[in-house]
Amino acid sequence: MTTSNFVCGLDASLAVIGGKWKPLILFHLAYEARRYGDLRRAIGNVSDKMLIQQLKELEADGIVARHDFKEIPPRVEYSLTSFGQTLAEALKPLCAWGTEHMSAVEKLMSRREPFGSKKIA
Amino acid sequence: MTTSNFVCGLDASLAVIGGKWKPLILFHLAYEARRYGDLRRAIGNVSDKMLIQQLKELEADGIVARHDFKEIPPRVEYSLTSFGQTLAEALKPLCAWGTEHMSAVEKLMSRREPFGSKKIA
DNA sequence: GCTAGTATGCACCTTTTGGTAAGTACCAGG
DNA sequence: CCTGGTACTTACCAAAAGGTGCATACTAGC
Repeated sequence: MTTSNFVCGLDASLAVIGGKWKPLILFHLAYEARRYGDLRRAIGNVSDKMLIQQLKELEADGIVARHDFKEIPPRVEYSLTSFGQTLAEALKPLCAWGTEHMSAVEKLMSRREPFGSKKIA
Repeated sequence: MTTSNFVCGLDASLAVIGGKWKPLILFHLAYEARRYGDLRRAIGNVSDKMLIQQLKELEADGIVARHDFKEIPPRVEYSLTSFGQTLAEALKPLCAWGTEHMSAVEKLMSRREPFGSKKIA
């Protein structure tokens, strides 16, 4: 039903950065502009479809800017917009929190789904 | 299998608050402890299954504490743990960002799915 | 003996999301 | 001419997340 009404700002923020690869994209673009292939290699195990999709959403949301050099072979650079930079700033404490408690969170996540433990026995 | 290894703290944080209702739960528990039914009414359009599920995950993650009064009829209170409070602190700037840009984000989200709000015709 | 209200569990189903594999247009090098 | 590298698209699929509704144990009220 997508009641596009957020009760707290958290919902709005998470709607923007909620994709699987978006935090990583933000993370890598925070330093500098990057070419598409460069970004993909930096992230590592992401497929083209996913990366493009997430980049397009972030672009549509005004977080990242796409600069197409119109060259052959294709050359496209992605960077944070100023709006995206305000988001990156707001994300810093959360990123710090995650870094600080990363090992604890990793343990929790691995316990959440060890292996098929909900099978009919 | 998703290697539970986070490259940046953002991933870890989002793994914890990534549920659909978790931001809301955090939001409501940030002020004070609340009984289950109280919380459900505060959130509004959440189902029992979802709320319980999210609460259990947050509890397993050490973010919220569950206090069962062992009474009949049942009475259970949920509150933030001190760990949960550190998370809430880290979330503040992001929440502020979301609040600040809420109307913009709402527009973006509604454009993402042109169906808007489904009404029973 | 009903129903209501408490907090929660369980089975089933739908929607959303993420992932895989292929194909596009273009040019350089072998 | 075939391969590789660029950036990107598309069709199809699997898995996860979310949602609905009924069931539980217990008491109070009608």
